[in-house]
Amino acid sequence: MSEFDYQQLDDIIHSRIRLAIMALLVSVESATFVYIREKVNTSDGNLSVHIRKLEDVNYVSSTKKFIDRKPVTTFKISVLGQSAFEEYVNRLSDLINH
Amino acid sequence: MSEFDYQQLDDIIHSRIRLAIMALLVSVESATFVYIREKVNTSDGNLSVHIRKLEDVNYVSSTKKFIDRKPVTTFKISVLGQSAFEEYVNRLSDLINH
DNA sequence: ATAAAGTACTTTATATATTAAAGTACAATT
DNA sequence: AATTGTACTTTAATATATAAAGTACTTTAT
Repeated sequence: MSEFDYQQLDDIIHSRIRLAIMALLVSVESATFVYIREKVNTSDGNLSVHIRKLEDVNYVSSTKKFIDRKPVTTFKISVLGQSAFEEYVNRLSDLINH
Repeated sequence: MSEFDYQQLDDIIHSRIRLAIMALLVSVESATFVYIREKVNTSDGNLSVHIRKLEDVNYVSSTKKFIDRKPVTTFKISVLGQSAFEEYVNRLSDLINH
């Protein structure tokens, strides 16, 4: 197994936007859709599509409720997501520092 | 400018395969097509397409010659490529370690 | 009360990128 | 001379990312 094998990097995480979402989510208890959208500086559509992918593989979970009569979706990284992120960072580090 | 802004990451470099190519090339004086193909564990077609993109933006240069009557293409990271890579790594580090 | 503007998303369409397959131009081997 | 192999490049298929449009409201202004 070569030290420069790009396939070692989890390609669900390795997308600029999803990487930013994951980096944000590992650093907080939970975050709302709007908060994430602002922090990663993207559009509603992009965030919706990409965070869905993270949910599909169970790296992230969501809960929906109403606050002040308005819909609020809150996201949280899962245990699986945390370890996938750690593994990703380790592989990235291997690649860059060879 | 938010600390989780994914657009800070150079998207020419941020592709698993191109990142691996760049990481390899910053660590050597130069490398042949075949050597890179083996180290990053990819197909000829993939390597050809992706390294061309790195050449197109002048992150990498190539020289072609014949060795033992066979074509050999050698690649080398440019000064621009080196600084783009460093900048990429710094932004990545900002994102991950926030 | 109604219309216009705003919020919090989701869905769909379009553009772009990645990967796989096929092709070119040889050299070496059988 | 035909087959196999090497070193790529090009084209085509597939997947991904982004932008645009849509839904279901709520709030504010008229």
